[in-house]
Amino acid sequence: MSEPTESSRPLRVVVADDQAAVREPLAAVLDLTEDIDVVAAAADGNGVLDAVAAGPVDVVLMDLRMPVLDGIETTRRLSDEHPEVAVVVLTTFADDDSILAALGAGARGYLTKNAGRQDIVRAIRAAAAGQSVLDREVQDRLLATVRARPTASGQQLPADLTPREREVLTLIGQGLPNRAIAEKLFVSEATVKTHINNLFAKADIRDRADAVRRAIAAGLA
Amino acid sequence: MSEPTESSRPLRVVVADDQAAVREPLAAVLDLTEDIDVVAAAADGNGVLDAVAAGPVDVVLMDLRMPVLDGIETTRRLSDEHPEVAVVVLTTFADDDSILAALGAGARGYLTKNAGRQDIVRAIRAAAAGQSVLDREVQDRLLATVRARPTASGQQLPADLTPREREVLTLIGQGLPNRAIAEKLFVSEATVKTHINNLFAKADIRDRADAVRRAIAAGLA
DNA sequence: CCCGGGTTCCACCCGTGGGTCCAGGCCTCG
DNA sequence: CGAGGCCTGGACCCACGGGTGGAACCCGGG
Repeated sequence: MSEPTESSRPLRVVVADDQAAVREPLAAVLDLTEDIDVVAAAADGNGVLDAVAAGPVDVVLMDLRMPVLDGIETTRRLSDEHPEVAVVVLTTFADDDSILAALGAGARGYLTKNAGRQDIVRAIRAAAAGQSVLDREVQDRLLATVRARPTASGQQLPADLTPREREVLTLIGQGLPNRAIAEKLFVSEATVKTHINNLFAKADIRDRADAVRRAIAAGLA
Repeated sequence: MSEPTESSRPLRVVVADDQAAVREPLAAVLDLTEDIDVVAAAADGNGVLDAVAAGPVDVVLMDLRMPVLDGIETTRRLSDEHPEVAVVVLTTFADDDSILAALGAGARGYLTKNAGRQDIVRAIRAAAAGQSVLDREVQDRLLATVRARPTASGQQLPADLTPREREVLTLIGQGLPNRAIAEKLFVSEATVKTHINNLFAKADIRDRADAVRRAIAAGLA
């Protein structure tokens, strides 16, 4: 978060993507930018590590899907051995796993590939300055996983479930088939099915999968 | 995430801070920036809402601690009634509660007050482009709260699941039957069943109910 | 006392789910 | 070019799940 940034020396950037059709034009267009100097282009993680070892690097623009050594693992090693190098992820995938893995590995930015040139340049500058830039959808997903927890305490099940029905729902939530539930409750499978039919109707549950979700959401499992 | 950004019209920015000693110099120095036009300075949330109602605004630079109507609530209203206006929080406090509350309310950036002018300008530009900029410490805290929960319980899925298999598992976790999954993915039901069989074998999942639990535990649903 | 709800169980039907085997198209890698 | 992985699809089988319509028992309360 230092003041003198924009007008000092150009930023030394490494571009990493296994697809040459993406990597080469990207490197070329970035290199045209005033304060950006693309010092290397790598097709996998090892290429990135080599480039960082070879000379001083400010920012690595990293694809996640790469052969041999992928972006996550490369990011992890960089933040271990070269914490002064900022990693910005640029990938087509924006699923929770990838986002959490990348940021957890130490990435200082996460862009999807529908980001424009200006978006990428801005993220590189921010990362070099110690800031972190996320695409809108990425931040939304990150936030969604944060707030997925406190809602779990809600009891959105109807109150008129009988104790036995609750018990059955709990066991369904644990993934047990009807036979196992029957054995556990010392009743016949037919009885379990009756309870299930009743509680499905009461709680507006469509099928077993739905029941599992509701049981977990209600804190029964 | 649109391409033409930097060189178009200047960004219309509202500065909100209850302390005049912070607000005025900040507004002045930002107004000096080429592509930034400070159209209003507000001392509380109502001032911000008035300014947004009065004319088009691209970005609000928002302090959290303000009298009458604080930054969180103002952000919430803006993202409800004026989702086209991006909010960047600028505050001295970087505790978990404030960060989560602000981002949850719809803020597209979170800076602490040791951010320099360039950092603030960069965050404003990013927010206007739909990106999100966080201070390094803010991202670290956000990540820590995410990682406190789901990493402990989740992520016990084998890594060799194909993207398609993950996708199918996610939809199973949402309670969808095979036919609905097939329609959603534009493939036949037979294909869905193949993916399911493969991923069940890989991830040691017994049946659909089990799959729902695992998907939720892994944070896919 | 009998009515009602909860619990237990039966028989039957049939749709979906889960498992197996196979096969073609596509891509990447060696 | 061949090998192998991924995605796609079809065929078949059978078990489990879900729905229906019963029926019996026990218990508490109007």
